Amino acid sequence: MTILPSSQEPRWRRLPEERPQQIIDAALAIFGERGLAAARLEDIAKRAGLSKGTIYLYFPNKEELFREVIRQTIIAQIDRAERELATATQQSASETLSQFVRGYWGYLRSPKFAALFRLIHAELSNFPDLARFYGREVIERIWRLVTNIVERGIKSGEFRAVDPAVAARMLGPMLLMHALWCSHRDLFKATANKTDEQVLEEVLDFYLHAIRPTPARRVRENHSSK
Amino acid sequence: MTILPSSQEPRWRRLPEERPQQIIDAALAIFGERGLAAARLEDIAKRAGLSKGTIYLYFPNKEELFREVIRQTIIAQIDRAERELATATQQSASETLSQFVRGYWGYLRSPKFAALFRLIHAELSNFPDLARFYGREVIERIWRLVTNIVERGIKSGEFRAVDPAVAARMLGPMLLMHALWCSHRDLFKATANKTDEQVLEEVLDFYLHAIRPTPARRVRENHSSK
Amino acid sequence: MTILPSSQEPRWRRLPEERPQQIIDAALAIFGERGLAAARLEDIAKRAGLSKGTIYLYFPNKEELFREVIRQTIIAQIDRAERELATATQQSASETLSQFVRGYWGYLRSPKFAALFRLIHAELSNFPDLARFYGREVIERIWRLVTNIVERGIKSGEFRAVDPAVAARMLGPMLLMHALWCSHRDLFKATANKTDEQVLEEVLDFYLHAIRPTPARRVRENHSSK
Amino acid sequence: MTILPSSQEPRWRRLPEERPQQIIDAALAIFGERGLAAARLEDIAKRAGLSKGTIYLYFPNKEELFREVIRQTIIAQIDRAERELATATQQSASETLSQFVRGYWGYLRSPKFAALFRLIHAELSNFPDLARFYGREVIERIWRLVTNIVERGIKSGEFRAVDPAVAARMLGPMLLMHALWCSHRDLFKATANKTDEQVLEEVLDFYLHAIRPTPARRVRENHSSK
DNA sequence: TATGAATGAGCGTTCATTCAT
DNA sequence: TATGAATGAACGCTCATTCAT
Repeated sequence: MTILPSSQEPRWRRLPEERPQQIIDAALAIFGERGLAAARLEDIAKRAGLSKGTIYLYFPNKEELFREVIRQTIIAQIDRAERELATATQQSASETLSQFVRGYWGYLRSPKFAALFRLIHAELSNFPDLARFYGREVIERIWRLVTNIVERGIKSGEFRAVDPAVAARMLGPMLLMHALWCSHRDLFKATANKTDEQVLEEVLDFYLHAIRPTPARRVRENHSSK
Repeated sequence: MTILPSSQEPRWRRLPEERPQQIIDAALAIFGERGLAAARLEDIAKRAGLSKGTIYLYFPNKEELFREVIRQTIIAQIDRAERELATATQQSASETLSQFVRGYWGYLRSPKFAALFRLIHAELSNFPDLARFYGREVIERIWRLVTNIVERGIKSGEFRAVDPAVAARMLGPMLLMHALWCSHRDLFKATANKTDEQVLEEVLDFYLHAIRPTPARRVRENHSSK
Repeated sequence: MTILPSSQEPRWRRLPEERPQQIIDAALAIFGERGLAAARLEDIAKRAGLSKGTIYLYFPNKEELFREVIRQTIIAQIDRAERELATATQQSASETLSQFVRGYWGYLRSPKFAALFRLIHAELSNFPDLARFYGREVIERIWRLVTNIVERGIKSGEFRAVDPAVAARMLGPMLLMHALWCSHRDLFKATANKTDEQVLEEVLDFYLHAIRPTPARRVRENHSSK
Repeated sequence: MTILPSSQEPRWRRLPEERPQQIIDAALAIFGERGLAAARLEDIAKRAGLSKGTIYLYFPNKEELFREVIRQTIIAQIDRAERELATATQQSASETLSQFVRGYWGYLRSPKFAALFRLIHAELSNFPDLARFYGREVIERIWRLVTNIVERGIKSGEFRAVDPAVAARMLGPMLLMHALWCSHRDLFKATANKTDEQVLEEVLDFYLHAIRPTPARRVRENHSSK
C-alpha cells in the first residue's frame, strides 16, 4: 500500500482488523480442547498472541465469545460447502455423490470440525439457539442436499426406489462417526490400520450398496424389509 | 454424647453401601447436563439428597468422582448388554441382528447414554484413559459382536460377501446419530415427525439393504429380514 | 448454655450467628474509610477476622453488603434514639431539648456516624432508595421530634413564636457540622482548641438564643441558658 | 506528511491552553457523580470531548488529576468570593451579612459545590492535605469573614455581645445543610414545598434572631432582619 | 458417618496506564 | 499534540476442598 517501503520500515504490527478472527481461531482451539467452562481466557489470549484484556476490546464476555466462535465456525463451514458445490460439474448421481462425500469428508476430518462437534454436543442444553442454528443450517442443509442427489439417482435408475429423505439421513452418521474414529486411531481399533482413503471408500461403497438398484425388474424380489 | 440410648437404636437409615451408587447416579445426571467443569459438587450432593462433604467420604475429589461415574456407567452398560445377549436365542443372522439392534436402540435412547456420550466426547482429550476404556469395552465390543453376526449371515447366504468387520462398523453410527436426533426432535427436522419405531425400522431396513446378497448369481433370495 | 464447661474446653469458635454483624461492623469501618468502590472485600474480611469467601455465605455481593451496612446502621441509630427518648423524663422544653441535644451529639461524634454520613452523601446518587430511607427515617424523624419540643416550648412561653418546623430544621445542621469539625480538629482550626463539651454548649446556647422569647410584652426576661 | 497545504492552514481548532480546564471541568462532573474510585478516565475524556490518552498529556495520573480538580475548584471558589466581596459596599453589618449570605447561598446551590462537598468528605481520609487546604482556605476564610462582620455588628450595637468567632461558626452549617436539602427536595420533606428563597430567608432570619441584641438593657430593638 | 461453615486458589472482568502511530 | 489499541495488575466472585462438630 505504502509506496516505496523504505528499507528499515521495522514492523507492521498485526492489523487490528485481523484481531477478531485471530481470537476466534484461538478460542475455537482452546474451547475445543477444554470445553467452554474449563477454557481459560488467558490461554485463549496467549494462543492468539495477545493479552487477556485485548479480548474484551472485541467481545463483551466469555459466553459471547463462545457464541461467536460457534456461529462463525458454522457460517464458515456453510460458505465452504457452498463454494465447493458451486464448482461441481453435473455428472451421474453416483459421481456427484462421490464428489460430495469426498469434499464433506475433508471437512469432517479437519480439527475445526472435531472441535465444533464436541462443543455443539457438550453445550447443547445450555445454548439451544446455537444448537438450533446448527441443526437448521448445517445438518438439514446437508440432508436436503443429499436428498436431492439421491432423488436424481432414483430418477435416472442409478439407485433403487428408496425414500430419498430417509436414505439421505443415513449418509451423514456413517461419515461423521468414521471421521471421528479416524481422528482417534489410538482409541478405536476399528480404523487403526486403515488409511483415511480406505475408510472413506468403505463408507461410500457400503452406502452405494445400500441404494443400488434392485436388479429384478420383474425378477421376483421379496426382500422387502419388514 | 447422648446418655443411655445404648442398645436398641433403629440403626439403618439407609445402607451406606448404597451411597456410592446414589452419588454416582446423581453425578451422572449433573455432569451430563453441565459437563465436568461446570457441574457443581453442591448440586450433585443436593440431587443425591446428601450434603457436600459427604461426597468426600466416598470419593477423593471431583475428578476421581467423574472417572468413577464414567467407568461405572460403561461397566453397567456392558453388563446390561451381556445379560441381554445371554438370553438371545439363536436364530437367523437377520433375526439376531434385528434383535440386537432393538436392544441397543433402547439403550441409545436412554438418558444415561446421552449423558455418557456427551461426557466421553467432551472430555476425550482430558481423559484419554477413559476414552480408551470406552473404545475398547464398548465400541469395539459391539463392533466384534456385530461382526460375528454378519459373518454368520454371510456364511448362511443371508448377506452378501462384505468384509464383515467393515459392515459391522457401519451399523453403530447410523443407530447412534439417529438416536441423538430422536432425542432432540425440536432441533432436527429430519426425525421431527417420525416415531422412534419408524426411525429404527428405517435404519434397520437401510442397513439390511446394504448387506443383502447381490442378486447377480441367481435371483433366488428369500431372506426377508424379520 | 452448656452445663459445667469443663476446664479444657479449648475454644468456642465464634458463633455463626454473630457472623453477619461482625461482617457489617468491619464493612462499615472499611467502607467509611475508603468508600464503596475503593473498599476491598479482602480488607473487610481481614478486619472481620474472616476470609474473603465467608462474606459470600452471608451476603450475595458487595453492593448488597453495602446496602445492608447502611440499612443496619440507620436502623441501629433509630433504635438507639428511641431507647434514649423512652427514658426521657418530661421537664421544661429547654431541658428536654438540652437532653436530646446531648444524646444526639454523642451519636454524631461516634465513628459510626462519621462513616454513615460520608457514605450516604458519597453514594446519594447511586442508591436513591437508601438516601430516601435515610431522609425519611433519620432526618425527618429528628426534625419532627425537635419540632414537637419547640412547639411545647412555645406554648409554655419558654420560646418565642417561631415556626417550630423551621426552627427545628436549624438545629441538626449546627450540631452535625460541628460534630464533623470536632472529628477533624487537625483540619479545622475553628474547633481546634475547644473541648467537645465547650463546642456543644456553644451550639446549644446559640440555638436557645435564637428561639428565646422576644421580650416585648413587658416581661423583660433574660434566661439565656448558661 | 501532507504535501503542499503549507502556509494558510486554519490553525487554531482549540487553544491547547484551554485543555487542562476542559479536562478539569469534565473531571469534576464525573468525580462528583461517581466518586474518585468509581469514575472512569474514559468517561471524563468523553465528557471533555477528548480521548483517554490525551488526559495523560496534561496530568500524570488519575490521582493527580483528582488533586488538581479539587485544588482548582477550591481556588476558583476563593477567587469568586473575593471578587464578590470586593464590590461589596459598606453598609450596616446586617445588610453586609445579608448580602454575603445571598452570595454564598448561590454558590452552595451550584452543582460545582455539591460535587466538591461530596468529594472532600468522601476522600477526607485519603487526601488529608486536600482536606487541610479546604479547611484553611475555604472554611476558615469564610469563618473569619463572618467573624469580622459580626464583630462590626456588635460594635455598632446591631448584634448582641456574642463571641463573634462562635457566632460565625454557626452560619455556615445552617446554610450548607439547607442548600444540600434543597438540592434533594425529593429526599427530604423538610424543604419539599419551599422555594430556595423562602429557605434562605428562614435561615437568615433565624440567624439574625440568634444574634439580635438582648433587650434586657432597654427594650429598644429595631433590627428585625429584612 | 454426616454436616455445612470456612477457606483460598483461581478465573472473569475492568480499567488506569502506556505507546506506536 | 492527539489517538485508541494493547497491556496487565487488581479485584469481585465461585466453588472444590477441608475440618470441627
